[in-house]
Amino acid sequence: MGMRPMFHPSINEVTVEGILHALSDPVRVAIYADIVAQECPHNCSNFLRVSNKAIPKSTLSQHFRVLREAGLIRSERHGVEMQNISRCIELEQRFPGLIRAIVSAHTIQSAGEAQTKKPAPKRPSRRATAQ
Amino acid sequence: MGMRPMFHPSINEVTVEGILHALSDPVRVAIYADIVAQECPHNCSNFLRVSNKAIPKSTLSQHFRVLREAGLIRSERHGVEMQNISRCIELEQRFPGLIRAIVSAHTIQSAGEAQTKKPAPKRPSRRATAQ
DNA sequence: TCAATAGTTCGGAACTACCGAACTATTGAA
DNA sequence: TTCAATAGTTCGGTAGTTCCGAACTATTGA
Repeated sequence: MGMRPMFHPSINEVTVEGILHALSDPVRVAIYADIVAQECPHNCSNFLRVSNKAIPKSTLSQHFRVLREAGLIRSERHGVEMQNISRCIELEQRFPGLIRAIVSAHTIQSAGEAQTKKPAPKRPSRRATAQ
Repeated sequence: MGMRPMFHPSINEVTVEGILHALSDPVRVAIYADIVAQECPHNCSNFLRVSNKAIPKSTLSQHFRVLREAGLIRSERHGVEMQNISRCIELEQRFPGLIRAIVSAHTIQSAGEAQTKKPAPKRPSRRATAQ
C-alpha cells in the first residue's frame, strides 16, 4: 500500500462548510493561524517544536490533511519534509473577508485565554499579546 | 423525563471553535442565515415550510440546540412554539466581522450553487474513496 | 377534558476522530 | 550501493459524535 497522491481541491470546489469544519478544531486553527502568520517554514515537526504540545504525529498528519482538503493550505514535499503554505489569496477572492475574520477572532480568543490562565497580574495590561 | 431548561452561554463563554462547528453543517448555516435575515418568525416548523427540505424534527431540534449552545441564537418559548433570534449584536462585539463574513460567504456559495444547479459538492468520505 | 400542534428526549445504528504500530519516501553518510 | 535517520502517511481498533424514529412533555383552544 503506497502513499496516495495528495488531493488539493480547486478553488471553486471549496465550501464554507469545509472551511468552518476544518477550523472548528483548536489544534487545526492554531496550525492554520501559524501558517497564515508565516513565522517559519510550516510542517508537522515544526508545529510540534513551536507549540510545545504533545500531539501524536499520526493525528497531526490527519489535521494537515483536513486543512489541505478543505482548500485552506497547499502542501508540497521538499526533500524529506513538507512545506505547507496558505491559499489565502485565492480564498479571499472566493469568500472575501472570511479568513481574515476567523484568524482575527482566533487571535482575540487566544489573547483572552492567555490573560485568564496566568496568575492575576497586579496591573492588567490593556495591550494583551497573543500567546 | 421532563424537559431540561435551555442553556444559553454568556457572551464571553462563546468560542470561535463552537461557532465554526455550529455553522459547519449545511442545514445549520441555512437556518442561521434565515434567522439573521429575519424574513419570518424562526422556529422548526417554519424552517421546514420555507426550505422545503424533509428533515426529521428531532434532528432539527438538535440543530437549534447546537446553534443555541454555541451562542449564535437565543431561544424563547412563545405559547406553543419557539422564537429564535440571532445574538449577532453581542457576537459582533466579541468577534468583529466574523458573523457577517460567514453569512456573506454562505450567500456567495448558495448563489453559485443555484446557478450551476448541482446538488451539493459534498466532500467525499476518505474511507469510502481511498484504499 | 381532550385533540391538535410544537418541540424535546431516548436509544441504537451509522458515522467520524484519535492514536499506536507499521509502513513509505527521501536524504546523506559510510 | 547499502543503511540509518528523519519526516510524514496509512491501517485498524476503539472512543466519541451525530442522525433519526418512537415515545415523550408542554401549551393552546375547542
